[in-house]
Amino acid sequence: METVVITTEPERKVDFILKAAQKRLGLYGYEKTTMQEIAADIGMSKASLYYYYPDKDYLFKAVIENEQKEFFIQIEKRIAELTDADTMIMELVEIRHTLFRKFLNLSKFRLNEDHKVKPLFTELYNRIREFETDILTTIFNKGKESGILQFEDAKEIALLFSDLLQGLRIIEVKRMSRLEMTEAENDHLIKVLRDATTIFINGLKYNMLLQPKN
Amino acid sequence: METVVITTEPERKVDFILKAAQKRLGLYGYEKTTMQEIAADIGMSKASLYYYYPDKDYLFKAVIENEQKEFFIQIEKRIAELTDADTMIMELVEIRHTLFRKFLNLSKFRLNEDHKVKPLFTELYNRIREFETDILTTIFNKGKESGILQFEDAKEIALLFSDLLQGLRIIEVKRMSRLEMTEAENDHLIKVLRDATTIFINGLKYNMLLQPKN
DNA sequence: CCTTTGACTTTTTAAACAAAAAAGTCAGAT
DNA sequence: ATCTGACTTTTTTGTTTAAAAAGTCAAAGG
Repeated sequence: METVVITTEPERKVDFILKAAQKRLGLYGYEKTTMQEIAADIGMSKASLYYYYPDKDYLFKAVIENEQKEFFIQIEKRIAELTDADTMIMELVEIRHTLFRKFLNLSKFRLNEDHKVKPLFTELYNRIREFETDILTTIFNKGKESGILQFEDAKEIALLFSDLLQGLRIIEVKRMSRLEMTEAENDHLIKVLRDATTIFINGLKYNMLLQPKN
Repeated sequence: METVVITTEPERKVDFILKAAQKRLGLYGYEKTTMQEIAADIGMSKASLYYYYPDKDYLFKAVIENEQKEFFIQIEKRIAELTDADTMIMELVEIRHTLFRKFLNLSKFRLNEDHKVKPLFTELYNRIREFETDILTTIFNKGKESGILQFEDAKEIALLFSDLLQGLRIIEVKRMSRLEMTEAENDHLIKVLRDATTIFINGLKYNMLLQPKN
């Protein structure tokens, strides 16, 4: 009985395609990338791509999920190394920022407009938000237990903080010179995010009464 | 010598047109309102409209500026009645909220998309932002002088806070069931704004070091 | 089998043109 | 000085056609 040594290793092939797609997506965005081109890049026929990925959306979703995974791993690893809530949150803000910078690039051509890309990015964003608020809730609760932070409902605060970050990001990106952000713009954005975070965290440190839910 | 008693009182006429335009704009938005319709509403020919207002943009700008003026007056009046920074800021947040709710209505059809309306609303938003940050800077400085709030640069804090409010608003509106917000959604939005404000102000109350400008 | 592909069909996007609607102008009436 | 009908110009909308890209599949090759 012989074992087949050289299986074509489907996983590898998939990753290969993924990488090519990732490159194109990062360079030109969803709409400006064709399946044909990706196939050509790796010397493969378009039909073969469809053997591995059922459609374009699915392929690009896979690309994006891949990036996400990286992000999640990085965050959790970094958080585990730290001890106090303050630093954890600030670290999350920083890492999150780099992820979004990458995504801004991905959707380079036409970000705001609601083309095909929208549902894709919406889904992506929702996933990130869910993950982010989970982590944040954990961190906030940790801060509460250690007596540093004070509030009623950690989940509520996490959602608020997450929206606040995303809101600031949107505002700042909108103000930008359009398509691609310069170093200066990036520096400014990260400064704004850090400042807001500092104030927010500080605001949770001492007695404070939020209005009750209505 | 006889005095002409019935002059047509041009100022009145202008206001008359303004009001009609305002109604249409509020009801259908910029693109879905034609000059023809406005003229018809007040039993006037379209050409006459052009006698008073050079073009459509100018007319609608006038409408919007009118609304703005109301807002500015209200804010300043209310601020003058109050004494401490906390309350002033919260009041500003509340009044600002009602203004934007009105505007949301104005741009009912297609808010995010960048059609003709965009430059109009951009200009409007910039004016409000300028006014708002001026007021905020004054208030923050007052808070600093009275020793309640602590920070380096009031203007910087004002800009940050203004962006933060606007960011939260955008995020929440985006999440909405689309076109027209329900009472529940409105309540939620105002709660989020209040909470964020409370935390933010509280975060400025005690020692805190922002990262230096880079 | 599992993978690959050429040749095909279907769907989407883009270009070009025509028609309709709205914006904007103006000479002449009141 | 104010107003309007009749006009021109510009924008929007709709239609048609062609091209490009998405997506399918039967058959071929290892």
